[in-house]
Amino acid sequence: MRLLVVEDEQRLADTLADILQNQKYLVDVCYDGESGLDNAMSGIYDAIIMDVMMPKMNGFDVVRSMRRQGNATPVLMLTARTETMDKVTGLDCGADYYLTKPFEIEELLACIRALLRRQGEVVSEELRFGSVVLNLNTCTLQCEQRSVRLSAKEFELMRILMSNRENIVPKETLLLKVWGYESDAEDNLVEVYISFLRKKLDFIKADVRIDVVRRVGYHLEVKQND
Amino acid sequence: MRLLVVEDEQRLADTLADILQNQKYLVDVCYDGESGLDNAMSGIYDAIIMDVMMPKMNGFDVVRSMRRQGNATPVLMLTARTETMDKVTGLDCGADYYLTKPFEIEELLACIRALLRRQGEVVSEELRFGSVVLNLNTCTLQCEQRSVRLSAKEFELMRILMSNRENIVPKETLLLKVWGYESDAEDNLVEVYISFLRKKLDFIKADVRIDVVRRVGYHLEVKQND
DNA sequence: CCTTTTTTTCAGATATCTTTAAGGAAAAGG
DNA sequence: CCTTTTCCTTAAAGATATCTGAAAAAAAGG
Repeated sequence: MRLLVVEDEQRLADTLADILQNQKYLVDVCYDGESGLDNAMSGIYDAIIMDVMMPKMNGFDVVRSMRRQGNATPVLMLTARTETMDKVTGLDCGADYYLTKPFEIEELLACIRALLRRQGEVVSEELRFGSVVLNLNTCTLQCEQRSVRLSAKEFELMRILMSNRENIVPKETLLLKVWGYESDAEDNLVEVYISFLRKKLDFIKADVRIDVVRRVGYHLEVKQND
Repeated sequence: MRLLVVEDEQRLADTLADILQNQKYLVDVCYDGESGLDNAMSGIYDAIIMDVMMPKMNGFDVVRSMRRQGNATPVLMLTARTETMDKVTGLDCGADYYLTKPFEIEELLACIRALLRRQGEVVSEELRFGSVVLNLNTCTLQCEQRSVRLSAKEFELMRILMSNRENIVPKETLLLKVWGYESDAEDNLVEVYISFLRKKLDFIKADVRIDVVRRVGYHLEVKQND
């Protein structure tokens, strides 16, 4: 789950990033509107937390521009401005939630969960597919008998595959969402990690396999006969 | 756009309904949680505005029940309870927005617009002809019983044929569209791939065949008798 | 600083897809 | 009926994509 924080007050931005990382989100941070827009447009984020008042370009303009360019990533607007007109402007620009500072961290986290949930992303303790359970807290993959720990990258990859059920996930998407769009990782890296995951699925005797669709991507499938 | 208002305070409920109707929404009203749940489950609403404290069944329980039964209609929770824990509870129950009374009507309207905006996505794209379905995401050709995967070139060819329905597509057109301008591919390549496709259509027992029109091209046709 | 784990790179092996080529079948035209 | 043209099918060669083991590099954990 990858989030983008766009906030010019550096201390707040870093604190937020910290808290979110503790919740097992992957977090990128931008300190001004312009680079915020650039990052947002990459399309790899599951949600964006954005301040309104920022140098270069304010939050309203960023969201408006995103939407005009067809980007639909959920945006939570975070601001000290409590005027009703500000809220209306924010929401009508294309923001999905408007939260006024000061806010409690628990509330922010709940809002983020709500936004992610509406995206179709499941927000719960675990993901299931076939006989396989991916525990989101412990990063553990388990079947009836055995279980095995996943590394950070393995975990993210598996989470994306599992939350897409049997839908095919393009290799490019995996690369962007797991390694980020600034990374210069190559396709083969995805292949290597798919190979790691297959080995672990095998080890726990899962009834699920990762199937490849040439030139497109990967998806999960319940094995027919064991 | 059809909205449901669930609010036990009759005066407020009716006022809300009035205002919303002035915004050209179609509005239904319920005065308690139980009938609210019944109505919500009909699935005909584009969004629901719901109070928390109500007789018979509170708003939290209504939303929780809706979500558990698979209903995903966006819910805006409207309440006097300002405690952070209440907000967290509401959002985690499955509400999409939490607004505390008193609120300005403009803000409510903006929230509703935000909720409605984020609708109707995720359409599994496919083409149909006869009993055959070409899934554009998975590059898969399927009939009732079986399905088979197509390679990149097979897929492109089939996609063109299917989007032209029974119209004849010149062989030259296929060559250009699938293999491109620069390619020096020859007619025979098209023939070879048509042959591959026929074999796969056969394999899935399709009621569709690729018919040749000599010296012109190919087109799809539903078989008369099987 | 050293050990362990994780991430990344590389290269050969394998699998799948694409193209070529050749012989036969079917239609068209005389 | 014979010739020519067009199309069909198959086998095999050529081109690409993916898989995987091994090892280097980087990060995490004492």
